[in-house]
Amino acid sequence: MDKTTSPKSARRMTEPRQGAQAIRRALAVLRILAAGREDGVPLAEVVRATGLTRPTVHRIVHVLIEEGIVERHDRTGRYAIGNQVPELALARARPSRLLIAANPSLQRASTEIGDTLFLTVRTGNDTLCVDRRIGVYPIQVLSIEVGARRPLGVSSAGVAILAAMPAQDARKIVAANEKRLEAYRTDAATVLGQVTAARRRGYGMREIGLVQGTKSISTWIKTPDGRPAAAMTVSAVRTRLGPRREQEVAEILLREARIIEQAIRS
Amino acid sequence: MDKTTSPKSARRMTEPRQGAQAIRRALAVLRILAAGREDGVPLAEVVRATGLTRPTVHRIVHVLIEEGIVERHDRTGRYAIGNQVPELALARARPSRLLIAANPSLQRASTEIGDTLFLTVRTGNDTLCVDRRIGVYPIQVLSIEVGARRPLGVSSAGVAILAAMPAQDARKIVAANEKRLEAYRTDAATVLGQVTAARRRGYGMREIGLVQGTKSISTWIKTPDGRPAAAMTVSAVRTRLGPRREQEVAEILLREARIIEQAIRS
DNA sequence: GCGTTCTTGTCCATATTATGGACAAGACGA
DNA sequence: TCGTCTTGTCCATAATATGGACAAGAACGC
Repeated sequence: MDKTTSPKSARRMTEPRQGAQAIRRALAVLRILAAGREDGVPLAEVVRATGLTRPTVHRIVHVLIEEGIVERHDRTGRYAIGNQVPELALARARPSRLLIAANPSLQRASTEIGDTLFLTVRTGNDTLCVDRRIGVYPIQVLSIEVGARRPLGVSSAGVAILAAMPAQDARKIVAANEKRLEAYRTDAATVLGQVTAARRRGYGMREIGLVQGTKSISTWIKTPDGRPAAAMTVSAVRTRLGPRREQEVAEILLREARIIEQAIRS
Repeated sequence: MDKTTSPKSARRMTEPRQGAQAIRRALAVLRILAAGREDGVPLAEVVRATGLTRPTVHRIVHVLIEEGIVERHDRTGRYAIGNQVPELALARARPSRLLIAANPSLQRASTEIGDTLFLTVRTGNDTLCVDRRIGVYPIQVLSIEVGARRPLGVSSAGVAILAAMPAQDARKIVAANEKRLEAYRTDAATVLGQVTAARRRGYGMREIGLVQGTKSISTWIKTPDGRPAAAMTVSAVRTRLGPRREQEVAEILLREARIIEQAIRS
């Protein structure tokens, strides 16, 4: 069913490992459901996004419901992450090192810039917003919340993260997300174009944000071994981010990104 | 392998549903790992607790590692919940209704009693500590942290929750936990004895707490439909909870439990 | 050193398990 | 009324996950 991984190209040490198709599929379903937040996702959408057949998704989802991992909203029939997931998450009580390291930078940049700041990490083929600071300027882009999850490539943060990794890896991820890009009215070619542009520019950018009339600028944050760990993003109404100010904001973000990179050295 | 559920006794609407053995097993493994918190659990312990064979557990655990759901600590070789679990949990940003409803009661009772207070929920066959308030008295029992997970029955909170459900359900859960009770130096018969005593007394109690020299008192909190939702516990050094004070503390806990029950009506 | 007893990790023939095509039944709109 | 969505179910079949047996490493005693 999935012949993308050729056995010859052993890019990293970790090799396939078989005997757990069902578990992998269940997790793929869970990640799609996570993107739906509290509202959840209709079954058909999960089928589309995962590429699995409907009976399979149906069976997986309902087993997960019995186990308390997934909930079904009676009103809408949509499926969402269940409350047993946060319960399992409590096993890791402490906030991540990144969150701690990024905190002062977010604070500083937010005060300096005045617009909303986001910290976004990569998780699998998705971006996940893990922190947010609201700026002081009276008009703020608040549509993206902590926990927001999107396919890598559709947000400026996603573009930044893709730009920070080897081109081949980025291409693979975008290809894997192809089915899900439609929902965001974009496609693999467009995304890869934006990634190339971001790489050249030194930061990610979206003139037309996911929210109408907004513009976003994102810098990437790399781990000591050179892989992208996160992105720091400023979103504002487009008129507030003209060419001149874009440059200023980008410089602040780049400065803070380097500071965070220093702070997360193990 | 598991013939405990007879097809004839349709106790609730929800019936078995098959075709996902592997997923259920993976979740059983995850729940055991969650009990190990940050330190994790050795593979052999997971094998014991789940009753699965070692090759099966090994395969499941390593697939979950590849998926980022589980981590292996190189130093100790122990397995623990991975960081992708909190990431999935972010999909449910809002704190639970119970946590909100219980907050003022915990605050009030903590001030009044002076010892550490715990809010514990049932999750599957486990208890899970979801909130804690440290009292003002200089000696405090702090060994139990938010996120602590134990088989239902080994803590006074677990006994209280079991006491609040139909005797038959309680027996089933204790039987299911039998293998895991050994690690806490107790057994099914002892636990069921404590449950009966708690039911008679009106609250759960442990003269000899899990921590040496401590004593705990727990009241149960029921949902509107009469099922136990949580337990509220006071833990203190034993000398601080003599018969007289036990009575006083229990009365405060019972009072606050009723208040929380009012607050969580949907 | 060498045996004993833990642990974790791997192999692969096998039967159990998950799979998905086909069908059914609702919900909504025309 | 029909057409087109959706979700849910059945079951013969192929593919998958299973676990017994084996291997290798770590920790301890002597």
